[in-house]
Amino acid sequence: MAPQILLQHSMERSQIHRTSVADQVAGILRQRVLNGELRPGTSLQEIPLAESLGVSRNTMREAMRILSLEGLLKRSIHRGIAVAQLSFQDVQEIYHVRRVLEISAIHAAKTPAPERLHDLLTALEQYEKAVRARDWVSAVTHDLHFHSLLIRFLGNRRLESFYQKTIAELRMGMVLVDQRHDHPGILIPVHRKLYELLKIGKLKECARILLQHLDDSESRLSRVMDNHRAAKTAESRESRSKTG
Amino acid sequence: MAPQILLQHSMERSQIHRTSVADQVAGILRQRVLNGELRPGTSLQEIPLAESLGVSRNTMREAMRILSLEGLLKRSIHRGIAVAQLSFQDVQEIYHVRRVLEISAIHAAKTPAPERLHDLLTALEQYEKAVRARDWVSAVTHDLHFHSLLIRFLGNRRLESFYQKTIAELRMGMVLVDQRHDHPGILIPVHRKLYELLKIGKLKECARILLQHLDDSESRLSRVMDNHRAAKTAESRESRSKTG
DNA sequence: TTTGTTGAATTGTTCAACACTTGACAGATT
DNA sequence: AATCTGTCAAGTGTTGAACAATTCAACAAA
Repeated sequence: MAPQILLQHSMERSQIHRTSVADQVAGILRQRVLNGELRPGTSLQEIPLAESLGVSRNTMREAMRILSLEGLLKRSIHRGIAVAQLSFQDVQEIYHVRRVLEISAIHAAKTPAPERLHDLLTALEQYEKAVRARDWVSAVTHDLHFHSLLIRFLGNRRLESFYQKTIAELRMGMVLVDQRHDHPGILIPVHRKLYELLKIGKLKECARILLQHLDDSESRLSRVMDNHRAAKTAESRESRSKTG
Repeated sequence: MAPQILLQHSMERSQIHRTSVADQVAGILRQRVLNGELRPGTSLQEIPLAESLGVSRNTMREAMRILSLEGLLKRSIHRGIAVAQLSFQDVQEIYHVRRVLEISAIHAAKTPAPERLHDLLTALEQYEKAVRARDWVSAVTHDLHFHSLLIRFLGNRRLESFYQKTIAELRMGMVLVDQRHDHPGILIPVHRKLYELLKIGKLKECARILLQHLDDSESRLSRVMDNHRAAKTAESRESRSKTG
C-alpha cells in the first residue's frame, strides 16, 4: 500500500517537495494529453486511472478538476470526463487569440534585450534542426516555443499564462494530425525572417509577416482537420456497412 | 443534517440541476469575495467553511481549487488558503491586459450590431444613474459591465472569459477601496463619449479616448491603493506602539 | 416502432481516519 | 535575557470505503 509515498520519494529529493500529489498527477496527465498519448475524445474513468497511478480517487478528481479548468479535459456532469476535442470554432478562436497577443508582443519589442534575442535564435535553430530531421513532433514543440518567446516581450505573467494555456489546447489538436503531414520547408524561412526583422527593429514589417504566417498556419490546420474528419466519417461509414 | 439537500433544492427547480455542489459552493464564495464580504488576506479554513455551508470537506476543497485557479484565492501548501491580495504589479498587469483586449475590441467594432449598441447604452445609463445616486458599488459594477460589453465585439469566448476572470481580480481590489472615495462625475462623460464615437464609427478616436481613460483609471486606483497601504501601516504601527 | 422499466456502471458526495507541515510555546542552554 | 531546541496542537494533504444520484443500455410492454 501507500504507493503515493513511492511517488513522493521517487524523485530522489533532488528538490524538496513543494507540490501536492494532485498537482503532480495533473502534470502527468497534462503531458500525456499534449503528447497525444491520450487522444481527443478518449474518456477517462476515475477509478482505473487513480489506481494506475497509485493515488486515491479524490486526488485524481482534484487533478482532473485542474485540467478541466485548463480546457484540456471536458467534464459533463454524471457523464464522465473526456479529453477535449477541438472544433473548427475552437481553432478560429485560438488563432484569433494568437494574433492579438503575438502582434501586441511584437510591438512591445521596441528595444529587445540581447538575452531574449539569443533565446529566440536558439529556439529557431532547434526548430530548423527538427524540420531537417523530419521530426514533426519536435518541430511543433520548437515552433510553439519560438512563439512563446515572442510573448515574453509583453512582460506580463497573466498574458503569458493565458497564452500558454491557449496554445496547449492548440497543440493537443496538432499532435493528432501533424504526425507526417505536409509541412514542407516552406515554413522555415518565415521564422528566420521574423527573427531578423525583430533584431533590426522593423516591427511593422515583422508584424505583417507574422500575421500572414498565422493565417497560413490556421488555414493549413483547418484543411488538415477537415481531411482528418472526412477520413474518419468515411471509415465509420465503412465499418457500419460491414456490421450492418 | 443534510443541509446540502436544502441547498440543492432551494432553487425551486426553476431549472433542473445541472451543476455540481462544488460548483455552487465556488459560486457562493466567488460572490462573497467579489462583494468584499471576504476581504483580501482573509484566511479560509476548510472545515469551518465546509460546515457553515453544509458540505463536506472534499467538496469545499474542490470549490477552493476552482477559485484558486481563477486567481481569487491564493493557496500555499500546508499553510492554508487566503483571499488573494492585489499587488501594484498585479494592477499594472491587469490594466495592461485591459488595454490590449479592449483596444482590440474597439477595432473589431467596424459595423456594430444595433443590438450590441443598445446593450451598451443600457449599461451606460445604469452606470450614470448609479453615479448620480452616489452608489459607488453599483457604479463599479456597471462601469465594468460596460467594458465587458466592449469585449463582446471580439466574438471570442476564450478572450471573453479571460477578460472576465481578469477584471474579477481587479474588482476584488476595487471594492476594498472604492467604498466612498473620490470618483467625481468626471468619469461620466468619458463612457458616453466612447459610446458616441463607437456609434458613428470613429474607431481610432474612440481607441485614443479609451486608452487615456484606462491610464487614468489605473493611476487613480494605484494612488488610492497607496493611500490605503499607508493608512494601514500607520494603523499597525500605532497598535504596535500601544501593545509594546 | 415507440414507450416505459429495470439494473448495472459511473460519477457526485460524504465521512472518518491517518500522514505530514507548520507555527507557537515551554523548557533548556549559553 | 536571548537563543536554541523539542514538543505539541492545529490545519492541510491524502486515503479508503461507503452511499446517493444519474446515466445508459438492455429489455419488456404497448
